[in-house]
Amino acid sequence: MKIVTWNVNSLKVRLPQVINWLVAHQPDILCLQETKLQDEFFPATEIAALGYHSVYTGQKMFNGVALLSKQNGADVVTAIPNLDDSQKRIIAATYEDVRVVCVYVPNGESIVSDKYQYKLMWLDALNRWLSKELEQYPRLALLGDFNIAPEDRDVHAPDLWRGQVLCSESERNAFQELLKLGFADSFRLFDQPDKSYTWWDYRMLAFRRNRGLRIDHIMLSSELASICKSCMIDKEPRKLERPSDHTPVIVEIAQDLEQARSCN
DNA sequence: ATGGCTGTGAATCACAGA
Repeated sequence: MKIVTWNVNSLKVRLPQVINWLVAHQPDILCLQETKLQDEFFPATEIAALGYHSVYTGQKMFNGVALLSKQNGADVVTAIPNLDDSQKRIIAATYEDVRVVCVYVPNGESIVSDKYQYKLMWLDALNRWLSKELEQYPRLALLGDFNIAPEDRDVHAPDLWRGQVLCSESERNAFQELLKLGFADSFRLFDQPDKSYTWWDYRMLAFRRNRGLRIDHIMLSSELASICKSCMIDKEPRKLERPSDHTPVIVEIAQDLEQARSCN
């Protein structure tokens, strides 16, 4: 099973790229963030023409998340239960016995902003919800744009970013608290190239200079981590005309331990 | 060096992103 996360920064603008990517890579599930589309404008017909189901929750201008999948998902949820939040940042569904939770974590703006407090509150609510979800779904994948660079090695210039939003101690602690629930950061289950990032600023030739951050993640419950075959960042879409500022991140998961071992 | 780039919606500019 191939599962992917990609913050597309407007699905309206990026739809041709998403379609090309789907056709070329044939993921089982593609999680999208920042669709920036109200539900009535979601391009479900175009995506269905490729053989993909869509579930989505969006709003005008901001946020918006979606799950595109070869199989129809069950038990779709579009909000963190018991969290009063008008922003569309979460969608979850079950595919066979795998629960997939797609998140667009708040950016936070800066550590002195009200939006930073909202981010920390939101992450705490996510943690509390997922601690219960893990009991119900031992095979759980949590993926999306976390807007957190978990370690200095995930930052092109750690000293410049130290203490700043996306890298601050409280945000990194929140990330660690998710790991403590039993999740693994799938990217770090494998050897990876140095200076691997998933986001580069549009300005200052940041991509060409590889001045990026690794803020898009795929977290796997221990049961899924044990059968994870690979995790990689696909930088190719970032090289296209009018790219998203984020790249896709891809995991491959075996059906069972035996298959996982035979592939390693 | 608090700029710079992109997308949205409105109305030639403000806001958000990270």
